Amino acid sequence: MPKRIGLPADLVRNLVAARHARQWSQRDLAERAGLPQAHISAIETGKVAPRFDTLIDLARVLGFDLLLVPRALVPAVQSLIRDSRRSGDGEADEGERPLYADEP
Amino acid sequence: MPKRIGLPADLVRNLVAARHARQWSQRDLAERAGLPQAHISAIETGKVAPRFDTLIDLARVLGFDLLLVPRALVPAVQSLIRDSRRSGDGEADEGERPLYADEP
DNA sequence: GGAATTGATCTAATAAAGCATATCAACCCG
DNA sequence: CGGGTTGATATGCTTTATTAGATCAATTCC
Repeated sequence: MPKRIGLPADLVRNLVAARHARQWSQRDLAERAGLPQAHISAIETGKVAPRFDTLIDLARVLGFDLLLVPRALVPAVQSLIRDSRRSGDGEADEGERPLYADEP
Repeated sequence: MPKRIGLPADLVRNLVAARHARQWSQRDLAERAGLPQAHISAIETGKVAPRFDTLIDLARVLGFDLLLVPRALVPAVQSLIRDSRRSGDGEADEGERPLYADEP
């Protein structure tokens, strides 16, 4: 067990998954988010607890947002996300990439 | 315009609103979250960009969670929260207080 | 084999959060 | 008026994120 002082494991997993889905290396992400690659690595391996605004930057370039949701609604929101991942591809909602794409 | 270096304004508004809904003073919240009152004030006035884990602590004692949601789904999630605020009071979901209560 | 990429690690320095504590103006209430 | 509460602010100090830069093992590709 490596020592985790940083973000919750599942949150990190989602971030890493999103990065992989875009086929970005840590250096790619670092450049777009304006952070050093070493810092990305530290965050993804749970060695630091980043500032909230740092995390916002990361999430933003990956097409995410950080939302404050009432605990009672968490399951609902999670399944909403899960569902949209399954079938909701042809959204053309904003100027953002589909995400969740495994194969291009 | 005071200088905001901290959290997004709407997120702060939600935190403050939640605290007010519970009728908690900054000192009440500080005690429960294990933070100094001065720090709560600094966060709520946007003078600091708290660490992620600090924000998690705050959100937790206020009955919230921080979720990473795809940008395309943000409006849906927000309206989901808004709707449940209107009619969804008698949930008795978990061991948590109803929240969003204006008058006791 | 050699070049290039990827992710982790190190050093060293700076900036900023975090903590403890105290103070202060504004307010309400008896 | 005097006392209590609330939120903002100040100081001094410790801890930690953040940065720039380089390096390194493992992997992939030619």
